[in-house]
Order: sequence, then structure tokens, then C-alpha cells
Amino acid sequence: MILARTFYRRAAPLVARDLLGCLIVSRRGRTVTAGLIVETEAYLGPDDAASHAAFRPGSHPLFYGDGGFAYVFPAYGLHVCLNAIVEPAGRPGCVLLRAVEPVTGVATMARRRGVPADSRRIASGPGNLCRALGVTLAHNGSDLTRGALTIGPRPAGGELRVSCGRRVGITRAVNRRLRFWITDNAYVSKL
DNA sequence: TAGCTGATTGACT
DNA sequence: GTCAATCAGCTAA
Repeated sequence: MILARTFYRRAAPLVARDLLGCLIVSRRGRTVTAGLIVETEAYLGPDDAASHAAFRPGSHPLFYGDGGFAYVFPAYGLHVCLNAIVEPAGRPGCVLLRAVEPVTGVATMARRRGVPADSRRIASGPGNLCRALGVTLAHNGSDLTRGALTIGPRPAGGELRVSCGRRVGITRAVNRRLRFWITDNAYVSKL
């Protein structure tokens, strides 16, 4: 099961919230790694000073493109961050994936990260998440509805308790409450 | 061409 | 709490 593109053609905060609990799947050759999304942040258009759409023109082709594609960018030269582009073509917006709870290929993710397999920090944080799932800049612009990197709907389960608050790790527009996470989940990057 | 910045992380005081 | 690693893309000249 894979989320349809229509899922992504909505406002960023809505998609960010609905992505919580969904399953992101990464395939590298025969190796499959997957995890439940437990923490996201929404980024808007030029009005949102923290959004790359506002200060990174190079991101515009993807930001203003159709939803359901991956936007991967390098941060501080060392790390990469994974986003899902949202909103229909012509409208900017994306959702940053900040943390996942490992489900499949846990040993592989732990090895990529160099931490014990039972660590809660395997994929907590945008940079760690990408390393654990093997996401690189080569995934930039790839289609999230097919291919090596896909996101599936939330596995059947009970109620999901969601918290929201200020975004973290940014230096602009900090006050917007556009960060969403699963309440009390041990794998979120920050409390 | 040189200098600066950042949606980070991990190591260290 | 501080700090360095490291780079694409922007800005100023």
C-alpha cells in the first residue's frame, strides 16, 4: 500500500499531521528499511521565513511542483534532510520528516548509524533519519508514490495522540506551531 | 573570487 | 552550556 498523490495535494500542516504513524519504506537493492513516522514539521511558501521556498530559490522547481515528491537537501555540509513536497503543482509547501520509529531492517539502520539496534536514537532527527534509511541527495526529486522511497498509510491501530508545537532547529519564524509529533513516543528527536 | 549562511549532530567543558 | 565539521548557493566586489 502506498499513499496516493492526492494525499499530498493538501495544505502542509494537514499533510504533516496525517503523515504521523505512516510507514516510510526505503529500498536499496535487496535491502529494505522502514519505519513509522513519529515527528514532522510543515513548511509553507515565501510567507514562511523558515521555508526554503523563501530563501533558497534553487528549491523552487520542486517546491512549486506537484505534491508527492521527495525534496532532499544538504544541511551544514554533513547531513541531509528529507522532505515530502505537498500542495498541487503551482503552490509551494513541504513537510520535513524529523524522526521515525524503526520497524523493518532495524539491524541495517543501526549499522548505518553506528548505534545499538535497540537505541531510540536510530532515526531521531532529520539527519539521523536519512542516514538510517539510506537517503542521499540522489533521492532529491524522486517520486514518493513509486520507486525506492515510498510512504504507505498508517497501519491499522487505535487512536493516535498527536501533539503540536514550535518548530525546532531553525533560526527564523520560530513561533509558528507547525511541528507535529506522536505524543509520548520515545523516538521523537526532542520533547 | 572570497566570504557567509544554515530545517544538524556529536563530542567536549 | 559551547564548538567544529563541511558544502551548495547566495551575496558583494
